[in-house]
Amino acid sequence: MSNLGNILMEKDYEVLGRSFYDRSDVTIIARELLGKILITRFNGEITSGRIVETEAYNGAVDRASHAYNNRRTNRTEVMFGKPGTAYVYLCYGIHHLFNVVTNREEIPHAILVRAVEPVTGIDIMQDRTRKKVLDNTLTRGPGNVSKALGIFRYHTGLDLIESEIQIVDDGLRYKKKELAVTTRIGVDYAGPDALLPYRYIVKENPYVSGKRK
DNA sequence: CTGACGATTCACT
DNA sequence: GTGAATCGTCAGC
Repeated sequence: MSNLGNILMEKDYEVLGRSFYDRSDVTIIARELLGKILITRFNGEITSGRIVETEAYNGAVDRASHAYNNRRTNRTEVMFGKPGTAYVYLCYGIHHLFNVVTNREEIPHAILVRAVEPVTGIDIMQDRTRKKVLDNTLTRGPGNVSKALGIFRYHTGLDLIESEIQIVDDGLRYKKKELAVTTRIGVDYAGPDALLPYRYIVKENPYVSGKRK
């Protein structure tokens, strides 16, 4: 069930390559990210977590996306860049939310990582989040994910294949019945697009945020 | 330049 | 369940 305490050895996984991200259906990639491991290595501090909740943002045609209608600004520009790039932005003036850019250049698809299950460096994550009690909120919710893994707005634009932030495959595969799809959280402003089934979760995982249906 | 607001979280009632 | 925190971003003037 849980891999808490396991040490992640480099021989045990493969870094996801460009072709993983360079695909046209953002919802398929969002679903396939479940079970992959998000790793950060900042200043020799290694932390990682298994992705258990994601949301797809379908670019120009998705009212919930920052790039709706191909809106290009300083902030959204990275979404028009290479697949496999980090898009990190500040939300509510407090939270740094981490996204993965997908599809080819000029197509601004992105996937929000909303929750991970801690794998490596739990003590470091606890320090970063200043949580006195170690519980499921450590990496539950997109704000907490970034805080625990040490990801900030200035990391936007990093290449997830080469940089201090990587996503890897250690071979774990969830069964179909372990997964669920729901509407996205916090996108009521998107009108009809708020009803799209673009949120992917590992059903029974305690780190998944919000509703489970 | 200004004002409104957000892909959230947490403490409180 | 309600509301505050807190600031970069963006549209509009």
